[in-house]
Amino acid sequence: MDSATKDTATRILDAAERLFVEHGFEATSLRTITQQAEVNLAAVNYHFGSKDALFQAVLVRRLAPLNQQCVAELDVLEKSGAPITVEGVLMTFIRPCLALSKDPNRGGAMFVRLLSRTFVENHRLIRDTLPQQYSEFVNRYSKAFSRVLPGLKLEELAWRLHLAFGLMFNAFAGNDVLKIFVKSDIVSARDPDTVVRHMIPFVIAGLTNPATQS
Amino acid sequence: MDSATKDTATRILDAAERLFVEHGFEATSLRTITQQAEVNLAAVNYHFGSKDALFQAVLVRRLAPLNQQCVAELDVLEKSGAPITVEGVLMTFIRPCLALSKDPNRGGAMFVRLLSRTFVENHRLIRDTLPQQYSEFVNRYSKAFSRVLPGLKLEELAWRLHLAFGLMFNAFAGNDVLKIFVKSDIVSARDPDTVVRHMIPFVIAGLTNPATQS
DNA sequence: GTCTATATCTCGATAGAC
DNA sequence: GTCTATCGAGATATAGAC
Repeated sequence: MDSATKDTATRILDAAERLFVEHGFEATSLRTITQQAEVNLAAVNYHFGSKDALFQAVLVRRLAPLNQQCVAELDVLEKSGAPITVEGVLMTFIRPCLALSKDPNRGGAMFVRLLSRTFVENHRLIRDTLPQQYSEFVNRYSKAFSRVLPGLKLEELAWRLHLAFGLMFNAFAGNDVLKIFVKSDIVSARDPDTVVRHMIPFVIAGLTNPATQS
Repeated sequence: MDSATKDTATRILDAAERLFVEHGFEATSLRTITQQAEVNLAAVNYHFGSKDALFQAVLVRRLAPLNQQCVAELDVLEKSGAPITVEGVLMTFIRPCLALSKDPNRGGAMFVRLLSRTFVENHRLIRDTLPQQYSEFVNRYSKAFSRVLPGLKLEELAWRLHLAFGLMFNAFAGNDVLKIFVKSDIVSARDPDTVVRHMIPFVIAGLTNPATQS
């Protein structure tokens, strides 16, 4: 669908998604959003009610289907009868993220970065409202990983998942700024396939690492 | 030194450090900073010139000594004659961060989280001005890690450092929000010793992982 | 150096015509 | 549903007395 033919609400969502990812929620004004969306300033409050509500709408538009896909992939994996591995469970999360990253009209790619950024920014909308809506996601992955990482104490498992998901969200965010720690031209942190290719073995190594600290 | 006896500029820096870490740069107003610092609103512009300049001052106050400590630790390690390991190099970075995290008047702990948050937020002041000032840091760690990870191609090494430093900054940031992926009460992501204890084996496993993707 | 007072601007949100 | 016009709040920054 061409940009000009999308309805007003969608145009606002697309522009907001892009701008929130680039500059963050607080630094993005409704005026900038409506200019880029080529709609009237008042349209935001007409369609969404407030800036906070717009942000929530931007998130749930893609988060709900993403959540469903992850759970569906877990269902397939667990009912397949095939042996389940750490990589297998990991890929049920990475594959939907990757599919979104490769969305041909680029909206999905924006969203993966926005989701990552929103998590690291610890925004109140993520902190207060979204967790309870996705308890199924949390429960399913907690169980799935405890099954493929059976040797770990509960606390140790929790820490490894904390670090692993933090790493993956951070990697998907693709911040160029981390390049200052490496030779700047080598790492192209924005190509999702490349990110995932390097991310997977790193995360698996961390998750399956036999060493446990005293 | 008691808080009340600190001079105005220091009180402003302390309050700004604390508030930037909690709410981010954009969402923190000079009014809030000066109220918490118990100084006059105009004092910020008198002492620092602008909000951007204040932010830069907050960063360089601690970043310059931190940078020096890391380089000094690398010097000691490399001149000791003892065998150099991945963990050894890693600890030259982690130890100064940890020392700062345990700053008794809590300013340092704030700063480590602020630094982490600023990196993941990809703020323009980090992106544009700071990298060139700390090229020594980058060069030294690039060389040190390539020495202890000799089997890796340059690109592979760059990716692993990208992921490793991203992970460490993210872990030091201690965002509660990642706890939604684990049982919420188990992980106390704010205690720096606990963070580091779980972080180190995870990072080492990722860095030294023999698997390389095609 | 520290204060009051204020200039100037931009923000989110809304009223009301069409 | 879409527009213009604007409100009131809050932002950064500064002028000028002390």
